[in-house]
Amino acid sequence: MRLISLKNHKLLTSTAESHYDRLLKSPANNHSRIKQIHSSLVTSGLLQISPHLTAQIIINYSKLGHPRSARSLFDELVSNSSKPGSFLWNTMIRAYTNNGQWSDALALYSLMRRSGVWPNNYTYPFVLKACGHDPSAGIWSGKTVHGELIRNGLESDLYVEAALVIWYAKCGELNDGRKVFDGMTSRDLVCWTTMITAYEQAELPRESLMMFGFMQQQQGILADSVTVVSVASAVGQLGNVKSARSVHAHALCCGILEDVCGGNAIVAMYGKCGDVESARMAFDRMEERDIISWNAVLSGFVQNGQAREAFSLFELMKESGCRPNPLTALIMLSACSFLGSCQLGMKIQGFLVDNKITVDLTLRNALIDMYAKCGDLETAMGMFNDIGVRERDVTSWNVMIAALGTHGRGKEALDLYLRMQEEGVRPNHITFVSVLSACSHAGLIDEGKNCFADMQRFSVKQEVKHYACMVDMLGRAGLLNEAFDLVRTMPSPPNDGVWGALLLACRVQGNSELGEVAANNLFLLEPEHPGYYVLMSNVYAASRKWHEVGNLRTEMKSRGLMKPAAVSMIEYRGEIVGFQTADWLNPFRHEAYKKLEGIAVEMKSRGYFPDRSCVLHDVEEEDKDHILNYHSEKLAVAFGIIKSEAGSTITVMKNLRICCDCHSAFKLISDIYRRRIVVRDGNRFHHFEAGSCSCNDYW
DNA sequence: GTAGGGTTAG
Repeated sequence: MRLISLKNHKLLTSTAESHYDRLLKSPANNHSRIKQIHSSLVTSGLLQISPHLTAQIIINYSKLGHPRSARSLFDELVSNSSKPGSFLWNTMIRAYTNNGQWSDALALYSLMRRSGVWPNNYTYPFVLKACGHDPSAGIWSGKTVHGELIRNGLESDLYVEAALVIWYAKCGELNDGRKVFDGMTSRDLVCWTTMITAYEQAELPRESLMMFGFMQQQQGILADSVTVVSVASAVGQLGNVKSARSVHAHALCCGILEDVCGGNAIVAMYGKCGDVESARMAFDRMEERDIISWNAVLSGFVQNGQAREAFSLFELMKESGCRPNPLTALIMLSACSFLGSCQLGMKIQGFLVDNKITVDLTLRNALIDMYAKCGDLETAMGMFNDIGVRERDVTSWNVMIAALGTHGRGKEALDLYLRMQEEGVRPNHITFVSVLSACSHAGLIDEGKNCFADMQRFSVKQEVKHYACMVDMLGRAGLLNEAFDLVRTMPSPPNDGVWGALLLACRVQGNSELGEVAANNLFLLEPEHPGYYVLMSNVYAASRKWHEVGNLRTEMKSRGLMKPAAVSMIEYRGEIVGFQTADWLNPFRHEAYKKLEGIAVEMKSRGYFPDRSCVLHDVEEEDKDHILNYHSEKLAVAFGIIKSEAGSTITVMKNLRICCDCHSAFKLISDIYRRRIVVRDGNRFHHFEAGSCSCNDYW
């Protein structure tokens, strides 16, 4: 009799267990439903006898983002001295890692060890993942874990090994990761993807693509969407359109584009490779789009200088019902910066408010940056001052220092640099780029040298980009030899930025011998970059070496390189109007040309002579005047004068540097026509007013 | 009875 009842009891229990198991696995569960099930399991006493159901509750809490509820249940078990086995510890550690609570996961693991519970092959993948993500966990933590799992004889478990590979890669020990990978007896798709991703994240795209090719050809393993996402990202780093197409083709045959993540990766890849048309096509063909898809295609357009197209896409995005997020706002603000349009920037700012998108510090910093880049330094400064001194982060200071620097207000930039230190904010590598280039723009050589020396005091590494700032600063100040010495003695090999700065200085200083040295290095490093050929031919032209100019032109032609066209943009009635020389499609060209003729007459009557030295063609002097008079920036300014009143400000954005004749002309024009003229060129801002320029002719 | 690899941005 007693035997039967016990049997019945067991039967009942197992029926109840499977009933609850089914309930707990329902996809429709929410937090309150799980709490209900949890409490009825406690009252029925089932929870205490079923580790399986306990695990299910923990997993559910974790999935719903409530690892704390899971932990209190877990703690109860421990205090009831029911001694949960490794299985439940693993489940709880997993709950933490799945919610990104890396340090909690590691703390629990350490408690597990102290409680004398033995970790197993299921434990280590979670623990290693947490080691790789938790910034407070040093390299030793993972190495300790590695040693420990070897002692436990788990070093040849597929899952543990894959976790080790990704952990080594995360902390920069890629070679050790590769050793683990090479030592594996079998590798599945996930292991290969791990290694491919490891190379991609270490910014070694070639190695990543090699592994991808090897996996497919030698091992015959088919990629899935996760693999393709990593490979697409590697191709994006490489920026090679051909590879992009082959990855795209691969994604097409595997049906990976039906996956939103896969599609997003392809769109982003094309954007980074500079092929916006393909990015747009891949985007249009996606079956399903999320906010990441929109951000990817938008930033592709902005990064490739198609900011206007980005704005029409942004309108489409809103119509489609996809709600922009703070990242979308950042992308659109950089589009405003590119166009130099404060009006569009204000629209984006209004959009944020209307849609209750929280304007956090990151966005406030981005707004400051946008206003400064659109020429409205006063608004930028006002916003910077509105952020409480305690609230400002290092980016706030960096953005404002860079803004003052590009507007030529070097002393104020240096002042902010000192103030940030007084406020206890530590300058970082970006601060020094901003402050050094601020010194460079303002010709503050001694101050710049002091800042460069400060870097060691703040233990900020002097990187190649900082050397480029120094070379620019010294070279443009006429200290070409000192600049060249720095190039020769710098600790790492100079890159195109450094040689480019030197070449530019040679043009300003008219030194064609040193210019050749810089240019030859540039032609080796960046043979397909048209800007450097143009710059060197400018150096030759300034010394009237027309033969050499001709040779460079032939070289460019044979490589199929084109000199980028100069475009100047100005805002008119909320639209951006672009001016180019010989642009027959511009509806405003007639009035602009006509006005320019009038301006030329007016200037001549004031005794102005065109500065022919900056026309770099071998042509007759009178033709030079003609070329000079119709530069894109002059057309834009003439148009600005027609459409504005005396006493107002005209703002023009140019993609290339302003020429010296336009610079002298604008000083006079600002006086004759009583306009403030703000010109943003490829390098900095010039504020012309009452006959002089804010740069004091140092540029 | 439990596991592993990931996308946008700067």
